[in-house]
Amino acid sequence: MVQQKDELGLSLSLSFPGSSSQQQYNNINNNNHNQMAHDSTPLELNLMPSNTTTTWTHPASHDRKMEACRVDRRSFLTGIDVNRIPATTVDMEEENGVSSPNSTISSLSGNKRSLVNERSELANGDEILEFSRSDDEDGDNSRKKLRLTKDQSAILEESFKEHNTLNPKQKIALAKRLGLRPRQVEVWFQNRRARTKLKQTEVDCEFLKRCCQTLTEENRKLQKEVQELRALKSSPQFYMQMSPPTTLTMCPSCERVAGPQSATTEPLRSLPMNTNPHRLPFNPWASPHRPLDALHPRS
DNA sequence: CACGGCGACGGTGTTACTTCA
DNA sequence: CGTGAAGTAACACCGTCGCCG
Repeated sequence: MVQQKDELGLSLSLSFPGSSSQQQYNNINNNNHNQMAHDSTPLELNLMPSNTTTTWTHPASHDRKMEACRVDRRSFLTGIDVNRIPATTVDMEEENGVSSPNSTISSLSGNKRSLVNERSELANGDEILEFSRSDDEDGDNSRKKLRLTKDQSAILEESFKEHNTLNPKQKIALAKRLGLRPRQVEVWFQNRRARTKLKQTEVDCEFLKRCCQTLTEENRKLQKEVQELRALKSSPQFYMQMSPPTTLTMCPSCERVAGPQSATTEPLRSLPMNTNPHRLPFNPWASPHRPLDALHPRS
């Protein structure tokens, strides 16, 4: 469901051994409570197509079934302090198993869409209930800054570790436990996901930088080696006296490079060339199993 | 005063469902 | 009655605002 902008369908994946490359924020929405890549398990990038993500059983259908019921109940929602949890309304939501950012209940200062809905729907009740940003907020500042307590943050973190998205019931239960509005819990989770992702991106970036450096260094060494070998080859007396040859060879079976500097291949030197399978110069086109043959069937 | 952290919001995309011609 | 288009609701993510330590 979540089609975010990882968007070309792929994101890079660089996993260290032992890490689960599938366990990332691209599949955070699974209802089986996949745990997000935490800060303690860095350097994971996902290669999974991002559009394959699924959310927990989409509550939308269930929500909508409850919608009619909820609309009627909205006539009760007057005079609610935005920064104080309306216990009765939470109970109502809990009863329905419903919460949404756009509902009147969970988003008193919600977005435009919800505001439009609220205005139109609330007018259907016994009394006209109009919410607007200036109406439902008690005055001075449009954005009251509420600092969560340490306990609240700890509980939220704990919950986030368990599952980084919440279904409506979980959200309401958590909100009730924390004494917050469901919308606040929801926003906290949204922000937490965003920050986790940002942090992960930074870690990934750092890792890629290091990879790049390593590869550059490796490349430099190989270039140097090639230069040396070329120089050696162009020098006739060295070339003729070479025994064994100093060119790199690769065993076609194990694909290990046998080079003169390689400690792992050092014992091979003592073997006569014709009896040492590792001395065979690797020629993929001479292989009896040329993989590309299958692509070019002979007529 | 500047700055970073973070709660909150608006915009937008996607999906599922409903309504209607 | 079946079907496709349009409308609606819910949710997620992203970028940003702005309060506060």
